[in-house]
Amino acid sequence: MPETTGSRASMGTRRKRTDAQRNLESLLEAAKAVFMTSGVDAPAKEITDLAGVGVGTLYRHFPQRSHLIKAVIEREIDACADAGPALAAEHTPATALARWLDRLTEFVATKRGFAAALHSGDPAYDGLSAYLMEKLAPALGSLLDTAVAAGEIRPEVSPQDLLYAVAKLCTPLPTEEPDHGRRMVTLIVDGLRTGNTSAAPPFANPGRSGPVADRRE
Amino acid sequence: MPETTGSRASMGTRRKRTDAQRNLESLLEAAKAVFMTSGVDAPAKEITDLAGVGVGTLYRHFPQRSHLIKAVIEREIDACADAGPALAAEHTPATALARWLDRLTEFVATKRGFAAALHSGDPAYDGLSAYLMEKLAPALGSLLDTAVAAGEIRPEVSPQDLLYAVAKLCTPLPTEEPDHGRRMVTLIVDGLRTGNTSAAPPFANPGRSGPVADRRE
DNA sequence: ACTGAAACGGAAAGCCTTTCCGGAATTATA
DNA sequence: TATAATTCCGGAAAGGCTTTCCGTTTCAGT
Repeated sequence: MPETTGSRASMGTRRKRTDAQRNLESLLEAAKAVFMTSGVDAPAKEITDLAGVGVGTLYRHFPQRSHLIKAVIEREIDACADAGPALAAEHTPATALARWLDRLTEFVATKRGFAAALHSGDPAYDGLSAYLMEKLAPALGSLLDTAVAAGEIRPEVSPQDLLYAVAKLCTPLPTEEPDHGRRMVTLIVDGLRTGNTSAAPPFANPGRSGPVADRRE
Repeated sequence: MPETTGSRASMGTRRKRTDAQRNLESLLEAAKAVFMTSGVDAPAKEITDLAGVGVGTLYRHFPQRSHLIKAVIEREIDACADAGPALAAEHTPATALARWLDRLTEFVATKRGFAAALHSGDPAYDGLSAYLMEKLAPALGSLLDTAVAAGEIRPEVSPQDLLYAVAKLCTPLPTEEPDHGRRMVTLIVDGLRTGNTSAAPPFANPGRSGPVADRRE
């Protein structure tokens, strides 16, 4: 047959084998599941077994464990970013925003092992934080813009600041109750709603509020 | 009546062997050093070699690695708490407070592996956060009280809130420049100084630590 | 000094990770 | 469809680190 192509970009490049692609998919899926149940330090075999592949396959795709972890996290970040449009289509702008932040909160708060990885100082994770910002800021920005345009949300917060605040607030300190983060975020969102005229814009300035003293005694 | 002293608190209890005590000390010392240079995942042998003991000794004292890590952290916390009085003796109250927070900041910020451990979700570290509060809150409280009594610091912040704020602010996000935390803390302290009348009490607003419920008063 | 208990050290066992390569599976070509 | 050229797979084997185990050593108390 005539050159089915030439399409393969000049030549010499083959299409990636479909089984390889499939296996990689399986691995990411399995890793996500295992990380959830057994933590990011779970034995590799547990992952390969669940994925139905040999260990060799895992190590060919991800020579270091950090690569796998990174890939899984990036995947979740992508999923989070991609969730934006669907929410925007199904809800009013302000609600869509709230729902999306809910999803983000859950992501940050539940992935304890991931938070640990991020804080490990391992250079392997260096790009991750930036990746998160790059991917999520536009998604959040779009939701914010829509909500602002609809007059449902005040305009004074940037996507970056909001992301940053959510990330820090939701990173769980072992001691505090689990949904502390969620409550904080809800509070922010409510504060942003235009109906609410009571308080100063949150995070714009540290507005006063009650006496903090509370030296318990 | 093979009895005897009864001296050792009723009986049956022997004094802990001094070599054991010494070895334990060596291990903690060595672990601290090794964790610093090679991270908390450094091979056990590196630690035992530095401490001059056999591996068996390490595992007898700390059956799990997390036990060792926990012990080292608690030790550092103690050291931090103990540093209070000395600082108070050598500086004016406000300066002593600033210096102490400096020390705390450094502790939190430099111990990346420790932060990761804390966020790992491993139940082994469950008590640590509480331990930190218990030990450090009184130390900080004393410094605060002194400074307040001297009229050098405003009275409206509780040790708990301040500790909590420092801990969260200094836990480094990989992306931000390293001394971001330090700057934030400096800012807080400056804000607390009585000379400074410009701003509202910092961190009065969003951060509150515990169950914020208590709205009654 | 003597004795029994406590603690030691390091060899050995066990588990994981990581490498390696013969063979199977897939794509491209005819 | 058949064949050749690649790519990818799987799991055995190697290497390393952790954890156990037990004979020996050291210490507290008489």
